[in-house]
Amino acid sequence: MPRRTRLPRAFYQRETTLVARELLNKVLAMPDGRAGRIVEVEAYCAGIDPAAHTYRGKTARNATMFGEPGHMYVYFTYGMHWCANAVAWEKTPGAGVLIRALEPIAGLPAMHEARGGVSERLLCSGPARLTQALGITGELDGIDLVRGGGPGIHDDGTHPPLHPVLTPRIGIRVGLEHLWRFCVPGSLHVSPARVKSAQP
DNA sequence: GTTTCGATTGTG
DNA sequence: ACAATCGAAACC
Repeated sequence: MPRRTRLPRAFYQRETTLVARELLNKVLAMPDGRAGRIVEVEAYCAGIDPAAHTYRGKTARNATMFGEPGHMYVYFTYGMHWCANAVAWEKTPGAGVLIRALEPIAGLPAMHEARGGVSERLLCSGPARLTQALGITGELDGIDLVRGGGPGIHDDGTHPPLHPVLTPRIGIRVGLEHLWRFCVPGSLHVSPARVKSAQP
């Protein structure tokens, strides 16, 4: 079993897009053993980024993003889905990294049970799919990913890709000029692209 | 107080 | 292409 090092707080106290890139190929692990390798992320930055939940300032919902780097911001959307972020900012609070897809690596039976009869390719390939597979809900909003004993992000010795795939972020209508979505090249577990509907 | 809409997903 | 589904954000 490879040695796994939980990422230190200082890791998250850096410029958000750098943290995003370096989270690729790290391992998101739950205390019950469910774990996956991070293969797709998006950076949401403070102040300048109209797509970020924090763009208009602190609210009850997004308060975690203004808190300690290295904590987990979990939000509810579309009336049914949870999505998970790692809070990551250096100077300006209110920024973080949305975890968009994992390659499942441990606890697959529990993941399949949580997700129903889906293929392994779709098990954790999407921001709400992976939270469902790992059992992440709003109860975990604000938890410390650095402290041991709970969910955490680990380094198992697999380096981030030297040349990650850069694209605009998914599912937003503003801030498309930024290439702040980062993927592991060639990963089969990146969230599947949706066919863009033709213009009338 | 009321309306709009979303950092999505599954199905048709 | 579209419905599901509900709370936060946006707008009066």
